Amino acid sequence: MSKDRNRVPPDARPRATMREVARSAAVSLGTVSRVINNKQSVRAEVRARVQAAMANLGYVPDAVAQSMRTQATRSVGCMVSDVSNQLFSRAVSAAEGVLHRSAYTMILTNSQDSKEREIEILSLFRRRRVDGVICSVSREDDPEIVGLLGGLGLPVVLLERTMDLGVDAVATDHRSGAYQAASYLLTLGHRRIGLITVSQDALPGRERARGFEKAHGERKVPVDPALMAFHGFSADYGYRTAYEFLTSRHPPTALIAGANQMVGALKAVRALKLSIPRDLSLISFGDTDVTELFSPPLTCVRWDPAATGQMAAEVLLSRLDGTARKGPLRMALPAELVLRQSCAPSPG
Amino acid sequence: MSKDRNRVPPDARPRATMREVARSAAVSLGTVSRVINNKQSVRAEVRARVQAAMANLGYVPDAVAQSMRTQATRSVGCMVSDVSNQLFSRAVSAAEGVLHRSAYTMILTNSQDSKEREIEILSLFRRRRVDGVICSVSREDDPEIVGLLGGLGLPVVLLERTMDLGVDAVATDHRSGAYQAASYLLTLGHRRIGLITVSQDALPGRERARGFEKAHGERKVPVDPALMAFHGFSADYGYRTAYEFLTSRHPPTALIAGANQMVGALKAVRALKLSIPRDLSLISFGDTDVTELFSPPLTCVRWDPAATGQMAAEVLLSRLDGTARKGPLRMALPAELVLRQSCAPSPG
DNA sequence: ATGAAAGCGCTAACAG
DNA sequence: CTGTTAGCGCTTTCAT
Repeated sequence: MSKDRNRVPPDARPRATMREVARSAAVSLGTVSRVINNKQSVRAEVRARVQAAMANLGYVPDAVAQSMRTQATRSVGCMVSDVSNQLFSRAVSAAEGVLHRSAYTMILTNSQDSKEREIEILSLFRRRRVDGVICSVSREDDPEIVGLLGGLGLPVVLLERTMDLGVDAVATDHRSGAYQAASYLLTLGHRRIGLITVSQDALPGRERARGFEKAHGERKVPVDPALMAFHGFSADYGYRTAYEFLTSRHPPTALIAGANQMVGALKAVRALKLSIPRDLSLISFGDTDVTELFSPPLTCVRWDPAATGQMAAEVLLSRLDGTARKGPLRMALPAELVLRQSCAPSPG
Repeated sequence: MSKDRNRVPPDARPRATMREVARSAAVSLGTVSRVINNKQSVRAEVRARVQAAMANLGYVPDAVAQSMRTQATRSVGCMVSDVSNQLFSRAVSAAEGVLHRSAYTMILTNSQDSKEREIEILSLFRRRRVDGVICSVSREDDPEIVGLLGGLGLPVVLLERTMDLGVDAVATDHRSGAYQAASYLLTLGHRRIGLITVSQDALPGRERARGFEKAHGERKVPVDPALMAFHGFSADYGYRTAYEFLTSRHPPTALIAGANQMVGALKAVRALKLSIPRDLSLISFGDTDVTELFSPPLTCVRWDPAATGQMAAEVLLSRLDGTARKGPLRMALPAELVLRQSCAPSPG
């Protein structure tokens, strides 16, 4: 009893139902439903009476009951590894905005890139009967995850991922970004360029490696695998890796790193008292406050995370309302190289 | 017809219901329900049979129907001004983690600090029958918002906000943070300190102003209202305000600014070619990559946004399961001053 | 320990 | 144009 006090204020009357509205307005259930859903013909006078009754009773439609009846929840499941990542929070925020405008609700989950959690979350989406899913899985080739996504039997839009599943995907053109960055450094004469980026199990890491290799290939500059690091997302990983690179026997003269990892790399640079760009040229994947405010300001590959989220939501909505074109969509958003002051010709 | 192809894969059988499980296991609906909910006594043999049938049919409980029946949705509405704000994304992420562990789902919404959207979102939460709400409203004293929150008739936890509504609140001790920052600068001999922070309509802005004033009061140093700016959250506002302060007739010798606004302030500092800390001492509210990596590293007031989110979720859960103590909880999390190299004795 | 039956609040035929 | 009715899939008495 007393426990309930804190859960429901004492003055909380049970919410009004359609039935009460109908009685109060002296009409039938069906008519109330028609008014709620702006359906067909209801005489203006009756409509007004019903609306008055609703206002009077403080009636609010029960979305649960509506979903129960219509089999649609107007909710979208969103799964990312962690919203506290700038990259994701901007995409998620933009996606939420788009969905909200179309009266869809977003269920947000963090997978922490754990397969176990991903499986659990996908099953959660299923239990909750979400109408669609926007997600960024940790590994694109995991058969269990692929199976679960496909088994959902509803529209799925991948964010910065792709899969051979006939599913829509929205991603940045990281290959082009990496290609531009590497080409620029090669043009400056650099021959040993370090690359610190994310796992090869997902599109951004793979595409960046491809673009990086392509730029080297075109100039017939060999890529040293020892200078490519793909095994961590964190600033801490960036620190350790950059430190190792820079203290190795054949250190790179330039470094390309993800914005997150760059934070760590910059600490390594500071710890080693290197001067940028004299001792080392630097390019960041992703433009952040840090890249802009560091001394010197960092040259970077810039793209728009919010645009990916917005696009993902729009693609999903187009599936949901059936206006999408037939096959799976694969959208690539551009990345550009922003020249600042962290790169110089190779000393060699 | 063909439109449906993209919505539901052709092989998507309608999902199995309890009824089919019951038939397949040759038991009644009630028994299946008992198995699903781990209820009371069901003979082990029967339980196994039912579980086998569920697995066999790929049965997944329908959360919508469960909510319909139990009147609980196990979902929590979360409203912040914008998740793409670091501050909020960390809190939201932590809150989601806690809720998820207790099998609650988070519905995420961005209000953009627009009253109109806030009203709409609160009514959305009501329609969706969320079991509880975590939110950070734009104005704590808006009677309409207060009324709506109270009228929800369910547990609400305010994030970095307070209200006279008998509602729980979790916030950082910004007053202490600002007090420490201002005291430190005053001790260094500064007599004109600029303060750039957020609106006085919400707790963080108000508390920071109080702490700032208290530090001055204790030392009988007058506060110049012209050096207090409360009207923007953005980096851009930080830039404009800092620029004005620093080019005014009586410029401050020190500046305290929110992390967001500090990004702009640093650009102003750069544009004016000021040397830190020689020409100006700087303290940031909030520790970010920028504060740490700027040259020189910035002294800052540090707190833990994730802890606020986690705490808010825990408080909400304790309400939801009735274990919370009677009155409204008001939790204050600590803020500490982190000394780095952006402050020096006042030249005066 | 299990079964039968009554709805939760709503929408969508179908009648009239 | 409006009323009646049959469930959506589940939980929960109440019997047995």
